[in-house]
Amino acid sequence: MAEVAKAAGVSKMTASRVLRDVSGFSEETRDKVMREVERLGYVPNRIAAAFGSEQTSTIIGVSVPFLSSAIFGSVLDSINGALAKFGYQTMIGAHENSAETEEVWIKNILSWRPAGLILSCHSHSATTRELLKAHGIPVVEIWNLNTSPIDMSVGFNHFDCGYEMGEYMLGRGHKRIGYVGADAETPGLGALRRKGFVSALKNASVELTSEEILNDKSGFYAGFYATENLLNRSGVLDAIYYQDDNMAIGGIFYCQSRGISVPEDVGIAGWGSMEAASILPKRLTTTVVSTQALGKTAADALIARVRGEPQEDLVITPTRLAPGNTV
Amino acid sequence: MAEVAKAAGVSKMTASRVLRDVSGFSEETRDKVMREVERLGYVPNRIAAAFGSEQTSTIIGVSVPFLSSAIFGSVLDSINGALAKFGYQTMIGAHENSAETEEVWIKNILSWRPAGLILSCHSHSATTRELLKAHGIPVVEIWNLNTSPIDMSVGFNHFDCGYEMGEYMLGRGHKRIGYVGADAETPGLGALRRKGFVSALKNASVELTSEEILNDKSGFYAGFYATENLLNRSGVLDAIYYQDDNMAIGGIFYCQSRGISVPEDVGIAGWGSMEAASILPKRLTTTVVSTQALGKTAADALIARVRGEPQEDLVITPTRLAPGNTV
DNA sequence: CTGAAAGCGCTAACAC
DNA sequence: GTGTTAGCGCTTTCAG
Repeated sequence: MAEVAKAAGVSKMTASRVLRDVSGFSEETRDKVMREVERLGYVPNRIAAAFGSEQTSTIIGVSVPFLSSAIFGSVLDSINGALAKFGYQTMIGAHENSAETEEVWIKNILSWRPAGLILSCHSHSATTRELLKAHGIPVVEIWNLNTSPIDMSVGFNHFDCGYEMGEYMLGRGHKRIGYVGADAETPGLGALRRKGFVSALKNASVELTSEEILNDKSGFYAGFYATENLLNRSGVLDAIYYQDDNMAIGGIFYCQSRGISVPEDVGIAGWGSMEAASILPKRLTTTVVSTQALGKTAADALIARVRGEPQEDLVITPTRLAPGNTV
Repeated sequence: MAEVAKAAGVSKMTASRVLRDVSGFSEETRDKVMREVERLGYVPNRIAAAFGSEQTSTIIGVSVPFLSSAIFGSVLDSINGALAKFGYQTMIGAHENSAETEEVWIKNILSWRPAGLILSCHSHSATTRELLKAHGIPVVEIWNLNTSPIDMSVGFNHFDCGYEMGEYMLGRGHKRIGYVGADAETPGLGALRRKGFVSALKNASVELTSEEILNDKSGFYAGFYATENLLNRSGVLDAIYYQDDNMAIGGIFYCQSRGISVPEDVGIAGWGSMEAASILPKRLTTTVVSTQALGKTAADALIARVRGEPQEDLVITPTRLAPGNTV
């Protein structure tokens, strides 16, 4: 920068002001400086800038369970897009639904003096919560709405999603109802939907007839396989609620392969309005969620807090039960 | 750090050495320092460290077309895991198959003085290439093997994948062959597979009978829809090669919905060994690729170069045509 | 509107 | 094995 300043015949300070576009220079000065920046191919040093300003960097840490999931990918995409637009950089982490992994990552990321953090899924260790609260850094917890957040929370109400689907199934006259899930060892928010679902049944004095929760990760084949186990074990069921659409699709395929009609023999419902459902011959009954909206809302909330603008602590991202032809 | 050093009764320098675990201190000193680090809850400042060391930071920039794709997500996951293990942080970017978007991102990320970059998909602007070469920063181009890389390249040979599938289809006796793709406006590597495929046909004096390349992004429904267009337009085809498995699955569903038998009436093949294919009643003929291997190889290559260890410039990640029952 | 001086927290280089 | 000195490239503060 010193070179640029000298070439432009101004002080480093003036060059700095021009480059950051803060007030305090004339049009003429700007032109001179910008010309030299171009000519010399000056690349600013954000490390030095972050260091010199002694506040925080423009880094935002974003942590998701896995990067290899289309649905979290979509959230990440919209977060990253929104942050980039405001000049922030995204540093990512994958915590694999482990609070310890998350804690290690947070300690690490904090050493970069990030402007804020976006964390997904609710299971923080006690140390993590204390650390972040003490640090006072803006934090948005996403995916699930956490009603007692470290700082802010933007998310879906997973319990209600499950509850609503429970009521819907009951309303369709189903009594023998099963549940299929995954990630038994590291439960994510699917477990909370299940809880809401079971709770709706309970309110109508209906017990979950049977359930199959795999240790594997959710996916098409997991749904296929779990459905096989479930039906072999429990015999005839009226309907099955799946952890998500991909598993439900696997279930539909299992039924198809065994000549079981959906929804005549067994009803099937999922969660998450995932893309794969678009090719099913029948429209899948599911809960529609907007991962794009979630990501953008979270990023906007974080930026607002970072800038000290007014911002609600809790924001629910709406979801909607979309009846299809499978249950 | 000064506080820690004072509390431990040593100089800042000694504390720094202990924290970085470089040689030059006794066991006793380490214990004293570490005790104070714990007690005071010292969080190191990596910004200052990166600045002070005046080399580069431990940031690695990783750019992919989209974050919302399961397949690139999986690559990212394995890159991020490998980098994290060596103490590097991942800063992400999504270039959406646009060389200009990539260029903007690169200029930005360079200002963080990253230790290296991983770029995916081959279309760099001239400015980008010059900038990176001049900068001398370690760069790995992934996804496609780029035989004249900026620095290094780790990837699949997409042309060969297509070529091999072309030969395979011809070997099965197919003559009237179609192609289905997506991303017409921003072609990715699917375009290169198509080229290899067409080239194999040409070598046997077979012309591509018909093709349908959508402007949309690839996906299940895109495959469904494109197949409808293609078959309506071209009439009977022996076989169709799809840009990827998800589109091929969409194609299979279209056929199923119209009573077209696969592979009796029309053969179908995809690319990428994507998870969704696992639930098809018949095994999809496809090219098996390991995104995990790709990511890990790329990350390892970059780290080797960053550390000045010997490292090949070009590494091909193997792929394998896996015959199924759909073509 | 512009400039000079000080300093951010750490590490490299060198001395002890 | 340990400490001292200098300085990284910016931004903040304050003075013109």
